[in-house]
Amino acid sequence: MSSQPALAVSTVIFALRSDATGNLRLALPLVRRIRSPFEGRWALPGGPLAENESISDSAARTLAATTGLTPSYLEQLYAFGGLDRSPALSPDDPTPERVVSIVYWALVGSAEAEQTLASENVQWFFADELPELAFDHNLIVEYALWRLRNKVGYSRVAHGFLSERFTLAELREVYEAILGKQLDPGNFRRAVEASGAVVPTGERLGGTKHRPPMLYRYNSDFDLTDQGPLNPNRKTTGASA
Amino acid sequence: MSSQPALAVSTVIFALRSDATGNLRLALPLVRRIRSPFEGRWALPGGPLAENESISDSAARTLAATTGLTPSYLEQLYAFGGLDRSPALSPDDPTPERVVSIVYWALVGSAEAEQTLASENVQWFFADELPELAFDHNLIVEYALWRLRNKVGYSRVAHGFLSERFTLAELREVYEAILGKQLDPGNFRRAVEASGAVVPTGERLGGTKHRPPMLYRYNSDFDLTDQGPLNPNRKTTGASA
DNA sequence: ACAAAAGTGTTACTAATACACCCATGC
DNA sequence: GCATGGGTGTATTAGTAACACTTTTGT
Repeated sequence: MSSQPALAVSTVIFALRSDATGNLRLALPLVRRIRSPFEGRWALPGGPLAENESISDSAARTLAATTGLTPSYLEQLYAFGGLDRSPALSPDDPTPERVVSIVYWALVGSAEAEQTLASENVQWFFADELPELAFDHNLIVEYALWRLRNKVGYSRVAHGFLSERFTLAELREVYEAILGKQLDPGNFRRAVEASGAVVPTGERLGGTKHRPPMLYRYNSDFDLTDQGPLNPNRKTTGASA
Repeated sequence: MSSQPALAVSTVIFALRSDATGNLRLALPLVRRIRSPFEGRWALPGGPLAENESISDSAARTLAATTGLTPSYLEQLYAFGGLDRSPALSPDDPTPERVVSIVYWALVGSAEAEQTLASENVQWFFADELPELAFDHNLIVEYALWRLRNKVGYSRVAHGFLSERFTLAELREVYEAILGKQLDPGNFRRAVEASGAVVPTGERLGGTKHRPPMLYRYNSDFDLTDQGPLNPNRKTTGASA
């Protein structure tokens, strides 16, 4: 048996959190490394793949251990396996340990995420204000952000940040936070309604100082994800004729 | 050191090959398994990740070993790591060996692919006429096909099947083979030209029994791929405003 | 001249966008 | 009443698709 690289699973966990000015912004929890290499640096939560769990289970377990939350969305991002991902441990031991990381990305509800406690070794950062991370983790987060933004074809992924019932304005705010730009309320409403991804509950949300908005819920018999090669709910987009 | 799953790299290799009626169709090479489990069944080419190679190098090496060719496109597909991917080896040994497979997909030029020899244990199959494969490889191929078809946003990937200079009719044939439907020649020409992905060489292709078509080449200062989290040539698509 | 594919033009239709305006509630 | 966001209507624009037509070669 030849010596194979170690196998680890890490997760980029996204939530929306309000900043000081009350704006919703993308944020993610990071853990502080307590050993070499990169001791003291912030890094993505993760760990070795256990013997009796699937890769996605491992990602979910890491997520729960870090935040105490259950993901509302979880998808594989990429497997990183370059030879130069880890530096030598010390001048005495110039051979770095080879690690192949299978990275997932996840969404957790904003309501839940607001309540998670920061500890000395776990802390939330806004996605556009990250420090310099350990290993190639800055690159990984950047790629995860790109995937998240791309995957926001109306109403598949965004509801992962919301609770079961939500207004279209809340949904739009999620899109705006993810895409980093304003969306037209009227056009947004029509696009979402036309997609059929969302169904009106009878109820309206009261307590606002304006016309009470309708509450919607996600249409569950809609394919909510293509989380990789799972269910055959995929649709080929096709080119022009 | 806990016992970790073995790490393997497999590759779905696509080429275009003419069938009996002269039509171009998607095809891929498979290798026959010579040991349990699934002895005798066809499977994706691959093997264990070697100590001193990156994952993509391993995929390219497998590809060369199987077909003798160099890929014109190579991209990571997915990491498969479920617990139930491999059946028990025998009733005496009911514990299946756990394997995590990192799968790549690749394109090779059609001209080169036509010349590769079939041997008893390596054979090309048309993508829509696959036998029942070993492990979960049917699922994997299906997913790779879906990715290929999706990735055909005009002129990024299709030229991987062509030689350096090609006519727009040849390029269109590639699209038609990938998508499995006819495309309008006029609209196709306009779309490709507008994308800027292709530039006319001065030359025309002679020897046809009709008006000689212009030869084009791929525009090299165009981002030809987003092969995962590599170069920052990615573009966010964004939603409506 | 004819066939056959290259290459161009035009029209109809559909989706994207901008923005004006009415509606229902709290104060 | 007024302010505020919810919700609807609509005109303009841009992109897609269908298909007719002209051009250039070989035979």
